[in-house]
Formats: sequence, structure tokens, C-alpha cells
Amino acid sequence: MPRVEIPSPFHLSPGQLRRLRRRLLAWFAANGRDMPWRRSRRPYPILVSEIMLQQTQVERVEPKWRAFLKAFPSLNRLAQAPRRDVIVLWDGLGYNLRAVRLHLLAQRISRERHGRLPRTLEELRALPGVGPYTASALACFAFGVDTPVVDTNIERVLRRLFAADPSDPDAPITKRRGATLAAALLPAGRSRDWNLALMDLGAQVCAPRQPRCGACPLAAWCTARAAFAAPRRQAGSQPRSPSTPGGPRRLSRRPAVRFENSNRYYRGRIVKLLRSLAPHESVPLSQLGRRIKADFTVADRAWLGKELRKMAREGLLEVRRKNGRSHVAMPS
DNA sequence: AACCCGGGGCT
DNA sequence: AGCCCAGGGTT
Repeated sequence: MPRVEIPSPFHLSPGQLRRLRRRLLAWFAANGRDMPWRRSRRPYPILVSEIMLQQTQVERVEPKWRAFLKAFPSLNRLAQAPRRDVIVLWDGLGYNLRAVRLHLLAQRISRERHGRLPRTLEELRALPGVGPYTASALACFAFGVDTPVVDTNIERVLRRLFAADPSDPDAPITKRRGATLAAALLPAGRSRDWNLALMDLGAQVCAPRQPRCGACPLAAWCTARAAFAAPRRQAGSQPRSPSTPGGPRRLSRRPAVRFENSNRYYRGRIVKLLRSLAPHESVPLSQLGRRIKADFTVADRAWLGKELRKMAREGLLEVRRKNGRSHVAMPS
């Protein structure tokens, strides 16, 4: 019976591919990281972990994840909670919009689906705060769907393993290329362990800076290994020209002023201030500026107003009238 | 594709 | 003082 051969995106023979999979899964069984959300089989705790893990390190998420689930034990309970409480529990995680979107997601799923998350990629992808990565991660880790998952760790592993130019193992690859490689490697029926294994390999062995190729179970198949074994000097890592100890250095060494003039910094300050308020308290707009910016002047009013409107639109805060004056508060 | 969005830890 | 991190949304 004739079969259509799907062209392999890489150089491995079927036998090599089989051995590669077996080696990594064995490595994972012995070296995989133990994280609390990996012990759960409930979609909701896994959802919370995936949202928290967006651009936030594992170690920092762990305690926050526990506290969040203690406060909001189920998706329906999260949906019922005041927005304010959700933002308060998000303290220390950053990217506060994630908290808002998770709350919106919970409210939608609670109202429209009786608190049951969908399990297809398309439906998951349509939820607020769920992009391509999180949709596939949820499908795989929460529902056992055979789908590739490509985060930054896995992309790095794939990039190096199948580098087109062995002398440039960290040359960027396209999303499409990453998805193609990940799909071709995926062992049907073991997607969960496989994707977690690739992640852990990227985090613990195939590290961004100094990959430990000597400890890598995939080194035998890896295109990048030679390049890392004989490290050539990177473009940006040349030792800086020696500074003569009296030569024209800096004019004055500033006390490392974190020039966080960015909107980002002040948005964080605003949310932090609102978190510190009692549940029904609010801050007069007339005071807000100088409470988040030491050198706030009238010239900053337009800027602040614009940021506040944006944040109100995003659901991070509310601007209300109180005694005829504008006050800023947590969303109700 | 580029930009915005926090915060902490690492080198 | 940059770089990095289980990305998503907007333009």
C-alpha cells in the first residue's frame, strides 16, 4: 500500500529520531523539574500557572501561584471575585494586565461555559490573554492534546539542534520553522512529557549563555555542539579597551540613577499605590501625580491624564467623581 | 514587524 | 549595566 512520504525537515533518519526521543524522555524522567502545577491535572490551576509564567521566572511564580489558588480556588470563584482582589494578588508578578485578562477570561468562561474551559486550540486562542503559546500549552498540559509547544526555551533548543549554519548556532529562526521542527519531533501520545522535557533541557542544559553540552542527552545529534565546544569570540564580547586609570573616563559617576522615566515604571507605581488602599478608598487625582513622581509638575498633568485614561480602558483602574473632584481607584 | 507592558535576578 | 525570563495585544 503506497504511502505519501512527508519530507523530513531535518537530517535525522527514522532510527536516529527514535533514539533521540528515547534519550530525551529518559533524561527527563531522571532530571525533569518538579513544579507544583505539573502535579495538578485540573485545567484551572494549570491555566493560572501558564498566565503567570508568561515572561516571569518559575521561582517567582511558585509562591504567587499558591496564594492565588488559595484565594480563588476555582474558575467560578475567580469570576465572582472583585477585580481589585485579583490585582492585589498579582502583586510582585508584573505585567498587571495579565491579571485583568485572566479575570475577564474567568468571567466569560463562567458565564458562557459554566466554568469549563474549552480544549481546542482555536477556542483557547480566542480567550483574553491567551496567545499561540498559551493555547498550545493549555491544550497539551491541561487536556493532553498532541500539539507542539514552542516557548523561548524550546525554540532555542530547536534552533541549535538543527542550525543551518553550524558556526552560528544561535541564528534566529522563524516561528514557522520552529513549529515545523517541533511538530516533526513530537512523539504522538507522549506530548506532555516531550514538551516539558524540551523546556527543561532548554532551562537546565541548553542555556542561553553557557550551554552545558557535556551534560546534554542530545549532543550526539546536535549541530551546534561543535560551535560551543570551540567557542569563537562573539561580536559583542570583546574586552573593552583598557581604561587608563587617569584617562578621560566618565565625567561623573552618577549614583546609578535608574533612569526609569518610562511609562512602564510609572504605571507600576500607580498600580502599586492603588493596591495599598483600603477596599473602598481612592486617591484624589490632585494628589496622584506627586505620590508617584517626586518631581511631578503641572507640565506632567496631560501625560498623567492620558496614562490614566489608557489604564482605565484596560481595566486596571477607575476614575470616579467624588465631591465634584476626580478620584482614582481600583476597579470595582 | 515594531512597540508596549513589570519586576527581579543574573552575569 | 545589560540580558533574560513557560508572551500577548495593539498598531
